[in-house]
Amino acid sequence: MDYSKRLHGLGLRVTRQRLAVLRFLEANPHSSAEVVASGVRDELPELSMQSVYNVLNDLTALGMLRRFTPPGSAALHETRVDDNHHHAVCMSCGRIEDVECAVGHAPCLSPSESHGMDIQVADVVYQGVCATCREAAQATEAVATGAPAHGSSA
Amino acid sequence: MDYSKRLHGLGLRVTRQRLAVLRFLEANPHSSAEVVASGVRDELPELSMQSVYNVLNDLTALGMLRRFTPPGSAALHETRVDDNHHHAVCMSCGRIEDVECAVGHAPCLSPSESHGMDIQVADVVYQGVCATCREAAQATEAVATGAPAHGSSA
DNA sequence: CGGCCTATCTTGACTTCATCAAAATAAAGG
DNA sequence: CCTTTATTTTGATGAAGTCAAGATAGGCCG
Repeated sequence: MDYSKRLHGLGLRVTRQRLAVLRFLEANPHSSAEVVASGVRDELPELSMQSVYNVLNDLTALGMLRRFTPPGSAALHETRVDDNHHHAVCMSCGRIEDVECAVGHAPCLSPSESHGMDIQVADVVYQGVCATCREAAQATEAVATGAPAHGSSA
Repeated sequence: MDYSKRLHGLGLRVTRQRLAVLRFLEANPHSSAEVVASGVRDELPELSMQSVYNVLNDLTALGMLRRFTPPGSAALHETRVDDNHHHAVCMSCGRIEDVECAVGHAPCLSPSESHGMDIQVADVVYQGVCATCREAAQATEAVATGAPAHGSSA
């Protein structure tokens, strides 16, 4: 939990920017770079976006942070790196929940046929509808789908 | 396999652009929008990027295509939509392989604790090192890592 | 078969997310 | 306290993808 020591141990300098990003992500998991920036600026108003990206990239590469990218959104970050957990994204509201993996320890880490690849990480993103959105949808049940929506309007 | 009929059956017009994109993706799975565009332009030189995006979005939404986004790259597309398979990405060269899921049919579809979410899709991205890159790395074993690489240069 | 209707495509401007480079700043060892 | 150089800041740049409006062409109808 002592981020200063962990940074030091990795040979990194202990800067206010890094500490602030780490503390923010500890309190606000699943944050995008933008969210991290605006959150950290409460305490460090002069923080630049570039620094946020630098910190997120460096700490992710060194294993102090974990990053994942839900479909159709910016990359998100969290401090939980050592347990192997996955994520569920609500297709309707975008809410994200942590999901412990169903199958023991290294669950999806053993694909049946991996074409000779040496698998090291399994990132699982579940997509579904959260309870809140499901209830909201039922309330609006009356408004049935007229025609399926396409990309091109007009 | 008859894309014309399937498009028609979905209430969509059968256009050369859609057919060409579908055929290209059938022959070249895991293609980005850019790759699709440049590939299809061999036969349809005037194809616009916007059309590629339109086709990919529409057909993905209607379930004729599947899309996934490996970390740090553009979205990729494929025509295999009905079997539930996953993907392995080589962290070194970016190569992508299909991976049948290890656990029976709906493998990762049963997270132990889903916070009330109604899970519908599980997207699994394995990250590892492919055989080719592993061998190449061993050959270059001599060049050991001096200091861990950071994001900011100097 | 020819014509109309409108879904689809093209063009072009515009977001968002993220990276690159160079100068300014500030950790940390001596 | 001073020096060294890792980090941060500033500003420009790039890639991926969306939005909007006019041009084109599927496809149903008579």
